[in-house]
Amino acid sequence: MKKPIEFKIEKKLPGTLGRAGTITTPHGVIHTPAFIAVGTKASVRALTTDMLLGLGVEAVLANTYHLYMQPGEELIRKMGGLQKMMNWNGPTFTDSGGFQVFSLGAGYGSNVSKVLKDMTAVPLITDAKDEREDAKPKLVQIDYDGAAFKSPLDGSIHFITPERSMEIQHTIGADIIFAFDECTSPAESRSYQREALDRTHRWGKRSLEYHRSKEISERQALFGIVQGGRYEDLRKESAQVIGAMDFDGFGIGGSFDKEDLYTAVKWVNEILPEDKPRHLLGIGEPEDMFEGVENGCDSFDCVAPTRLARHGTLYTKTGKIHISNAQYTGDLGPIDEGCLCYACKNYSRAYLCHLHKSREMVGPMLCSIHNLYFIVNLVKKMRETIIDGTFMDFKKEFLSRYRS
RNA sequence: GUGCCUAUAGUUUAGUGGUAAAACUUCGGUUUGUGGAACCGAUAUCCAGAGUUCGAUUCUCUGUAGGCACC
Repeated sequence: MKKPIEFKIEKKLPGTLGRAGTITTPHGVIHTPAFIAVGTKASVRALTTDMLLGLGVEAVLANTYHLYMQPGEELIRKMGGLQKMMNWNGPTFTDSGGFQVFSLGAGYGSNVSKVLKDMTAVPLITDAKDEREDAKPKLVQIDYDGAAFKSPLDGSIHFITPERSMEIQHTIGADIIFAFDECTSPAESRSYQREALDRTHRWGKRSLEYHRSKEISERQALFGIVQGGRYEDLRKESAQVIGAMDFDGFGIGGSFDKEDLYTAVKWVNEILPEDKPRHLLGIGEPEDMFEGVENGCDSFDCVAPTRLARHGTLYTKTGKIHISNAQYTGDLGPIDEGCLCYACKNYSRAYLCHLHKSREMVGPMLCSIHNLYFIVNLVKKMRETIIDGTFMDFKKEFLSRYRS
């Protein structure tokens, strides 16, 4: 059977799980480690695909749940699928909707998202059930077969099973698609993690079987997703179970406590087959990606660079800045000294501060260009330094400045 | 010139005989497989003077400023 993607390791990072390589897809090559831009609704917010190319973005990740809800499968088919409709000719990914089982379910209306800063968060499901008075009504109900989503657009109920997620992802047509899974909060009890993990494994198997039964699996790669919360045994078991299935690659999922993120990734990547690519789902802060790369992750996606940009927070080599802060109102320097992005080469902090305050539309655009350029090129540099053997020096130097 | 109305945060407005509220602005912060160009917090104020009253931002008078109407 013809393989949809080919993964090659070019160079390993000695003494670690890290590696640099390439993923060849039907729509082009991804040089790994790579940062994949998030374009949830078939659009990287505020940016055109020409801008993405100009930044050095190699691949885009869209979302099954969002595209299914709007504009829906029929229109996507009519517009010719993801690549065609968004005019992006490079590689694409779609997330399965599994994250929305969490973000619109247990996590909905809470302050728990991808990475927790401390463990003060309460369990969202196990102990309190739906009795918390401050809880917003959930938009998701989970059962054995799948998850029922209530559309925020019109209140209609949609039942997504692993098979449905595959079907929708086949219609969307990304090069790399993900198995349907359940992301959990790290604050959830062990028994709930156990239960959710079994579900993720069952759903993974069903996703794979359904996908393999279709001819399209020769053109679209399917990645299985590892879960297990913060428990070492569950994480390892998940890596074993999912790693043994015939997926084309793997995603590492979950909502993490900051402390657990790196260890969890290491536990998992020590077990997953070395010859297949591994994507760390939803992670994208610089410190986290250094650890992810060192611990064997090949790609990342994250809303942070674009979301932060829209809200006026910008990455610089010496840490993040808030462009709307008073100190930048008359600052004629670029966002980040020495940065070669379009925004830094042509505009001042003072101008971007003005755009942000006056809510001009090019503000989010220029800020998104900068942040994405910063993150994409940071990961690109990690790749280059793995290849030329200076990764550890680069990491040390970058982080000491970034944290200063 | 006469009459009437108005005066509360930087702005636009609530409100009360026991020293005041909101929105926006301003100033900070948060944001990790995008529900949310979103959210959280902070600063800051009763036009001036006199009177009534235990107590006036509130009631009365005068002044000042603005608006409206009439001459």
